Amino acid sequence: MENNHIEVIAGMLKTMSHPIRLKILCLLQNKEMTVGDIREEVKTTNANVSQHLSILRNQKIIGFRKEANFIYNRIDDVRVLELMQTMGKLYCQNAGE
Amino acid sequence: MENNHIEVIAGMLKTMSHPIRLKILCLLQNKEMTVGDIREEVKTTNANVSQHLSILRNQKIIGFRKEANFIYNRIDDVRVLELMQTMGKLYCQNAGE
DNA sequence: TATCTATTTAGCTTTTTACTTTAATAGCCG
DNA sequence: CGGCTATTAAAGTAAAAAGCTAAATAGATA
Repeated sequence: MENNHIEVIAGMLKTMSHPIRLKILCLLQNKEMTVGDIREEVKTTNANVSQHLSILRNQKIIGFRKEANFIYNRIDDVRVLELMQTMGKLYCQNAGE
Repeated sequence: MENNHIEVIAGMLKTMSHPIRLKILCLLQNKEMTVGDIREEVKTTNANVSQHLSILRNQKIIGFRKEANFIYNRIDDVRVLELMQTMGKLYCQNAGE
């Protein structure tokens, strides 16, 4: 792992390392969701969700699709998707804990 | 992924998401190293390396072994080790980028 | 014991981050 | 058009983290 890789990966990890953002990524693993949908699950304000979504968007982790006056968010970065799966396996399905 | 998992994983990601700490974890993937060894590679001060090592230790990601007046650090958390490998594969060896 | 090296601790300053509130934008539908 | 909804943007405050410096500890060796 070279130095510029380190920087890139550290940036991505930092973006993912906030509980709300991580939960959003979890929710988006299987489906698209609007800000309102996400707010329901995460139990915070629309503004807060929107802020976190735009941080995820800046990192190119998620993308969106507009329809009427809803915006449907989805995970765009396949590597992040794979990483989420690995973490799920390591932290949620194994014996220890 | 349930909520307490989210918190645990987010904490771990946050710990890993600092460039110096990520680099330290990289270096420790294959071998043990002392603070001095690490300082050479990371190009900072001993105090700074030591600070980051203790953050990694608090998260139980790394452990150490004392010998004479050197402390040899190593990765203790197997899950983190596996995560590092996955990230290496996704971000360093594949085509896109 | 005195001194060197490796390591840790503590205090301090600066920067970053999170969250809230409030206001603005933009598309739908009566 | 006018009001409704969903969403975003901006600004402010409070809390956390980063990195530096200097000092303290602890073991090894002369």
